Amino acid sequence: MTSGDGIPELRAIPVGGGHYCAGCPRLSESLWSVLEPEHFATLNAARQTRVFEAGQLLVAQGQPCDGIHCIESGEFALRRVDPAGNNIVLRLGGPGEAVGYRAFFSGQVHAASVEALTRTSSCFVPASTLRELLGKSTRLAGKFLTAAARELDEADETRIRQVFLPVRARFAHLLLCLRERHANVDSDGALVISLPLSRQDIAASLGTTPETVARTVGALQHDGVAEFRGRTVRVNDLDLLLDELEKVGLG
Amino acid sequence: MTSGDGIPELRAIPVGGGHYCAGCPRLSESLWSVLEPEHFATLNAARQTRVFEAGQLLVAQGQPCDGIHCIESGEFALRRVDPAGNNIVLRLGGPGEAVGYRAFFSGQVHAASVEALTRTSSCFVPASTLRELLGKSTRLAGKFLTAAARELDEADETRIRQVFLPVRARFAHLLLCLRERHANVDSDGALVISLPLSRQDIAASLGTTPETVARTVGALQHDGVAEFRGRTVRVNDLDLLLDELEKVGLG
DNA sequence: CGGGGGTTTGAGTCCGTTCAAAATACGTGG
DNA sequence: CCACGTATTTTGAACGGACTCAAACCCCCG
Repeated sequence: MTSGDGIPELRAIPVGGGHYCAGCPRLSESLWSVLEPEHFATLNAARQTRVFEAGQLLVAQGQPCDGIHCIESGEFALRRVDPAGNNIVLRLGGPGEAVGYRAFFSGQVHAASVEALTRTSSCFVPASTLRELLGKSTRLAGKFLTAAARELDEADETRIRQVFLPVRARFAHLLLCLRERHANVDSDGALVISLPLSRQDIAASLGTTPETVARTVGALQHDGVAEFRGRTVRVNDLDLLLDELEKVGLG
Repeated sequence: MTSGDGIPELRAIPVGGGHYCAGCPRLSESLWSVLEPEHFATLNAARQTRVFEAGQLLVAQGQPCDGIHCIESGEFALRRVDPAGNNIVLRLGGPGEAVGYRAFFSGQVHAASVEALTRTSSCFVPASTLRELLGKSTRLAGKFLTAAARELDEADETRIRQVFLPVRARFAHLLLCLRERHANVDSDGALVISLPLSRQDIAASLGTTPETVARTVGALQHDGVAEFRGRTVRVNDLDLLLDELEKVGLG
């Protein structure tokens, strides 16, 4: 499971304005939805849109926190590499989510990297601005608290799956999660998921090795649950995928 | 790993006043340390001290959140039981920590139980009071955010240990954690840890089975790392215990 | 003294890992 | 656009850690 793959370089591409939080397409679902109109001036003056290509880091593990990102579009992976070179993907995320806020609040360096899996556009808010806004709006703090609490619940659930479910079921669960944002429907009406992850990253997400992922892919295919071609997965019968989880005791 | 052990009943023992947050022995390290003097009146009017015997629940999984607890003394385990009856201890904690706040912020029922491992005394603050205080003090919200961020980091690290370390190393890590609050020194100068956990709970903490714990205890003993007698562990040479972690690639 | 839960021990099995090699995909320069 | 070199993925074989199931043991308590 030790994989000494290179860390993609940190490189931000700032993009000129014309994009304001108060008019953000995702504003109503975002953290900032609770801000008073007068605070938007502060936010808009400091925020900037950044675009990252697949593989680039929005946040680099080990670096101090200089601000947070809200994902406007694109997918990301929260990845952590330990001193021994072990590589694990802690979670995946997408549009509407905030990242990098953990280090902001804990006062420590980033414990994990946030890596763009696809071309990703984010709204970056500097730490000083965030601090200012948090001092003025208790409701904004509440938003972050809700997000943190949910993330904590998610983390625990992932750990439980890690402990109690075999790789095959964890893989099925991952596919079902990815279905939400990466599924299309075939001309035949079959579900088609295009994975935003390499096999290595799938392994790192499941807490296993690429070899085991390959074998699991083979087994799932052999059992008619899904067909894999590169990063494309065809699921003919969703129930079969769901069965993989029920079979091992998860509704 | 499925263990259908009974859930200890939820029973609180309210204890009469005489104990005020502003004079709490742990105030300076607590969440409430940032409150303005005028807010303590609100807090003191609503808070209550509760005492739980070992095995009782401060918080019951599946119940809505009616407030939070700050631990004044005693040890607790955050335990979660899934539909299949699997039982896992997500984390251990002690004095100074707040519990039950996750459900408060996420707005969902408690995802896990908080169980007293020893006689535990807590300061209970009703949800309505907490809500009121949070609306008035942005610094209080900041305290919770810091706590949540730290807990999130901890959760990730635990998951990493789960994935990359064998049971033996995870056990060594647990002993080193328990050392902080449960260690004494022998008449011979040896480190003695009295475990606040049954073997079953050790297993649930490590994400393994009681059988494997028993075997690991035997192995550790055989290799001269520690001597076990019931819930008492004697560690002659701390370095040997630390080696168990370095051996597998964790500093 | 006789349950009864918790703990330990034993034997066998399986899932997932490791290590090694082959096959495939991929990006790059000619 | 094709050929080449590299990285990723797949396959194979063997090993090993941890699990399961079962029985014995032990300790605490009634």
